[in-house]
Amino acid sequence: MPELPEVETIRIGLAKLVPGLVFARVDFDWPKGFPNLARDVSKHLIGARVLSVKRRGKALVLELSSGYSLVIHLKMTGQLVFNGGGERFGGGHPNDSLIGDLPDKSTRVIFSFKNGAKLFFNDQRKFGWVRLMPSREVSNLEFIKKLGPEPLASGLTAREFTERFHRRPNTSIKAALLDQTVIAGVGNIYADESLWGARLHPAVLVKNVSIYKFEALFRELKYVLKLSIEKGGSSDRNYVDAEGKKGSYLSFARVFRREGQPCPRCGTKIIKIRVAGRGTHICPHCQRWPK
DNA sequence: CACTTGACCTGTCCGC
DNA sequence: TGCGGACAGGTCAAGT
Repeated sequence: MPELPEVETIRIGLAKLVPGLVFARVDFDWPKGFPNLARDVSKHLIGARVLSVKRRGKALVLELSSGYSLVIHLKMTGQLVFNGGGERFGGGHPNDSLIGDLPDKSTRVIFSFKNGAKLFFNDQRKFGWVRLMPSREVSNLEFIKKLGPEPLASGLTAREFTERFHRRPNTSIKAALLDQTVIAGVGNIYADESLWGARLHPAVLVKNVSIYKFEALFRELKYVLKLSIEKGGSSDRNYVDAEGKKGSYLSFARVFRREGQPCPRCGTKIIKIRVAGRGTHICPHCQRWPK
């Protein structure tokens, strides 16, 4: 689901809405996704104030005044939707929102604040999770420690970007792009979009990708991620932002979910293949197998 | 070790 | 209309 631009869009929305709010209660019905929530809620969550909302890769971190943090991963179908109190979602335009009244049958956790506002964690497929843990231990989480650099970090150079990929020389460039320990935050949509931008076939092995292609890939990846954040992310079916609104990146997508349509560069019909176990969209003319 | 595949879940869509 | 199978934005554990 949500990849870097979608999680970042949610983070920006929540950062405007929740800092300063105090937790009053938490309701959840699916212990498997929230292993330690029940045990620690009364001591470290109730009565705590939200200090900040941060993102690392595809994970969100809400830092609390209790010294604890909520770490949240939305996986494929997770949503975090805020309701300031009483009003319907969608800003008066029902078609802007995929969400009707909450809670609904995909609601897994309801965070209620002292002022009456609520934050709903919805997740149709139940892959997502929420953890409550001491803030200073967040950076020691195994998956956080292993995460690659943020692709949009100002200090990241094309050279460092390229070197990260060479940790996986014998895998396909697409599998490496999707590997969160190589570069953080890239998922299926922006992998396909950036590979098209760089005219790279997704199944080419990392060791056979030239330094010039890596430079192009780095540039194109940053371009699609920034553009998507500007557009509020991509909404296929489930994704909505903190206010329940869809993002519009997919109407700008060049190949993703566009099989059968003409390549915007050369007009060749876009095809869908399978690479790294994932549905993969390419222009067979622009993204030819290298000789 | 490096890499790929299946499993985790629910819902939807497509072909018969 | 019903039913089976494939597939969906992610990530692990298990398999080769």
